Amino acid sequence: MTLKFYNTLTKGKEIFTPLYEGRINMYVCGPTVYDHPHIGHAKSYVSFDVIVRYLRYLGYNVRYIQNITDVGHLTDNADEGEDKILKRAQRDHVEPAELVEIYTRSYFEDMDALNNVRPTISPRATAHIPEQIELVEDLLGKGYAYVSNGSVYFEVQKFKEYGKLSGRRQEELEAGARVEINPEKRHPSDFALWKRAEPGHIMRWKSPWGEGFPGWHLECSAMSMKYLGPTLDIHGGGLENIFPHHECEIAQSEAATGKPFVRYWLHNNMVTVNGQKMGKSLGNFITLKDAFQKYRPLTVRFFILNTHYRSPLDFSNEALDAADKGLERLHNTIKHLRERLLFPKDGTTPSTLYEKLDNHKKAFMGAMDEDINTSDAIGTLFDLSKEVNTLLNSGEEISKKCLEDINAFYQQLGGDILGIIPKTFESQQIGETDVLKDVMDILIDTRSELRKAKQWQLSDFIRTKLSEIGIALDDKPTGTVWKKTR
RNA sequence: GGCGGCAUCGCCAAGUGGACUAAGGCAACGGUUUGCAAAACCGUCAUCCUGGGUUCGAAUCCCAGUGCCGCCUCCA
Repeated sequence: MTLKFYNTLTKGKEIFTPLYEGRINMYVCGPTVYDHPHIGHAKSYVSFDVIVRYLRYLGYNVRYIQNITDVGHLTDNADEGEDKILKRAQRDHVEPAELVEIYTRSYFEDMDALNNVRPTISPRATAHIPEQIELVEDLLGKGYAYVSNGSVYFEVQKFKEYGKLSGRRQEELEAGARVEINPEKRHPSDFALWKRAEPGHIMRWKSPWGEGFPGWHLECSAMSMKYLGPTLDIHGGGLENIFPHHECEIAQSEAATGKPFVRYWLHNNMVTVNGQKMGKSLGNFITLKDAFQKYRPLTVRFFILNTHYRSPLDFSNEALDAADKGLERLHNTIKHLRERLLFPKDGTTPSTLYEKLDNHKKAFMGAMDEDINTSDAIGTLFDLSKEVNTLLNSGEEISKKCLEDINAFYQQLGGDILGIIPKTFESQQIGETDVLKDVMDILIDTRSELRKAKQWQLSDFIRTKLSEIGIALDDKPTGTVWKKTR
């Protein structure tokens, strides 16, 4: 069993080996915090979260860095465009720092809800201005950059390998009609390392070239190398960042260090909504807070993982509904398992159990090893679920050890690695629902009496009415249980 | 204009040369169970966009066509 990743740099699957044994340096492009996170963020960060979880499960010590971009960058390398953070801050009459704080918190709130593990470090761009200036000075000193009217540009032609990630050649880029000619640049594809701040620009820092702010590719290079060293094992991000963002990161980093910047480039595909690209500038994005109104965060997570990270994901209510039901089925198995564990009895351990668990685990790991095929991996959990349900319904007493081992299996693969199985389910929690519980006990007892007396009309009436307010009754041989359905 | 990706059951989605007469989920249908339900289980349900080609063998490779999408401007 060997872990393989599809590497954008080599356009193929490669066996993964870390630079330093047992340790992995990983960086993922984080959000620009000027608005609430949307489902596109969810896909990206859930995908990389599972990669981190899996690497840790395999025993690696992973340092996982995800930046917080709290400097609004201009929309292109020229002087055109607007700064999203400044624009929002002005609109909402708040300090940029205030705005950024609001949305940084919002971001973590939603990522926590999705059950993503927090990055090891979440460095802020504004907290690393000196490092960024230092990198620019380094590049100037080595002749890869030039100062022009208070701004500093990277001279792309000096870096021969520019284009190796995105497959673009410099000659082709010249014709790129969409880049406006900026007279400050020697070449249209040169990109800004440092921008001169115009008089109205609030976010500005002192630099050797006057007051300004960093170019939008710079923070990732400066911060990743600060915390992870000159060569990263894994750099992740969205597909749309391959060019120009990641291409420029490579150029400025490798020009500065003379060493390979990233060994494995991983890119997740995009989210579409009803078949259409979802984008901030298109204004059709669905925020996670909206999505969570209708769907459980774990459903959103499960939905995302049901598709491979490099495949596009189309968000639709039908698909989410289907995912919700599927996840519910998986959860039911585990709920039943845990209910049984509350009152364990002496019983048998089926002779083939461990062989089966072992086979399922091999299938699961095999799927994960093939470039994190979560869809396939989830399939193996459903396969196991079928067998476990059969076992639980068999009417035989099952040993506590057996139940515990199956539970631990789900907890590891479905919980620790995929993060789609919670440690406890809501119905098993106590607290403010105590009164409801008492009322339900009374109702169920009453209904049981009715059923004993074969008063079907009344007992069905209770069940129907409860169903209408979102409480499902389930008459099992051992008694009636209830659960909330929404 | 340049670069790249995708097209698999009613829907979602794995599979990228032989164990595929194609995983898994949702829906549907038949059955078991149930007072009736629910849940669960068993069973049924695809030859892989079209046309060529390579190969002993292709969903999987190549060519052409059709359709959809992404990047080339901030975006996960």
